[in-house]
Amino acid sequence: MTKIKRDTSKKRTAILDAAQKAFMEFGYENTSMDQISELADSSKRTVYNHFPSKDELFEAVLERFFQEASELKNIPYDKQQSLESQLEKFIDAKIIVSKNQEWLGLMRVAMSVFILNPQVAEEMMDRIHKMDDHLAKWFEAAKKDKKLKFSKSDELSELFYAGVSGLFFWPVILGAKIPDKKVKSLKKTYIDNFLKVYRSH
Amino acid sequence: MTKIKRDTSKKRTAILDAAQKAFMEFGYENTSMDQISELADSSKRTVYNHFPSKDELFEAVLERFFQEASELKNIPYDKQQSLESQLEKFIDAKIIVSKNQEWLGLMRVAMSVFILNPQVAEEMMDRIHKMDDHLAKWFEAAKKDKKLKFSKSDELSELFYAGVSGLFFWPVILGAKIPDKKVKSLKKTYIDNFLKVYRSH
DNA sequence: ACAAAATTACACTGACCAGTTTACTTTTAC
DNA sequence: GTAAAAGTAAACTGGTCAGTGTAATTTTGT
Repeated sequence: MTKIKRDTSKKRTAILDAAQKAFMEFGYENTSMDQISELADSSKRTVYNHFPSKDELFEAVLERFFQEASELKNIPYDKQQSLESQLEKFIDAKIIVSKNQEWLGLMRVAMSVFILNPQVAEEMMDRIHKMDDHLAKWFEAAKKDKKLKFSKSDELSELFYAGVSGLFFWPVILGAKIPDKKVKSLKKTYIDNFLKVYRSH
Repeated sequence: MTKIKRDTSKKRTAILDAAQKAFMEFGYENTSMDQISELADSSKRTVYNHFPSKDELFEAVLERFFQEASELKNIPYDKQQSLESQLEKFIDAKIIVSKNQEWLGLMRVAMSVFILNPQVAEEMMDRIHKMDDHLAKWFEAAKKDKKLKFSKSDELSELFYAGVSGLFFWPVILGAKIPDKKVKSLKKTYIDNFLKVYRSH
């Protein structure tokens, strides 16, 4: 009665890759399951054997994507390094999406879908909050190290990320191209201002 | 040979209203011209007589919407009032969308479409930059009044609005419900921090 | 080697939808 | 009052697409 299972991860991955590429290029609504199966060198039936619906395939693509992306964001507090350079790393992690054309495309589709689907968006907000956690922990460590002074670390990370998103993430999602030079100077100003308020003296 | 023209604005408005309502509720892709014509108490043919395509109807809806919305955002510098209360007005103007369920719905659709259509998004960015102009002018006036110190007013308004968007606009677009109490305290913190850096002493 | 598991090809269902056609009725400016 | 302008009803075209059914073929673990 025990089911013999075989390794189907190759096709599965091929389908996920194809779906990611298609969604990225055409958006959710304008990508068809036929396109995806063709791109994956598979039959449509196989696609449906792996994923019960277009919806769930899309979610699986996002799942994988956010998994990969979130691995970049755990930056431990380091006494040896300046606060500036460490905060810059958090910003870089947040905006790395804009450096990779593929990620950017997928992030766009993800955002456009989230905006229209509040319930799906909620999962998204959870992810964002988990990212905030990393930063909040970093703030706590810096506080213990007597380098920062503040009351609530979660509010602080919300505040910090809000500015970063508004400056670097959303404009790029909406198609703006920010020159590296400007990114650099904005980052510096932003971090300096932040530390002017919260650094302990 | 002169064409006799009759007033068709009533039907036209009814169609725009219906389209706005439908797009708001279902998004662009999931709204059909049949739905719109039914909601407008008109025939589909009449819809097409007024607007040559679904695309152009959508743009007409947005045009009207942004026209209305942009009238709220010109706040003149006033020596008599505190910097705090005036900056708060800029924030309120930016987030007023979230107070009106209709506007919010339409803004969501607009954003989801903009994200996937870079060329349409560009028009949008122009509008945003015009809003930035009002704030930049306000900053210049405050500088002349020796209440603020900074070098570039356009960079400063970008910085200011980035945080506001990241804190209040995008989360709401993505479905977050921020309690009034939290909005209030975040606004205060945000403005205080800003003034800690840029107020002249 | 072989049987179960996985995959394929492809036709098919049922639905939706942008935009058009046509023949008709209603409205309104003069 | 009338003729042109505006609007209507409903069927139609041509297309797309999510998801299914099926019978056949290929793969693979043992």
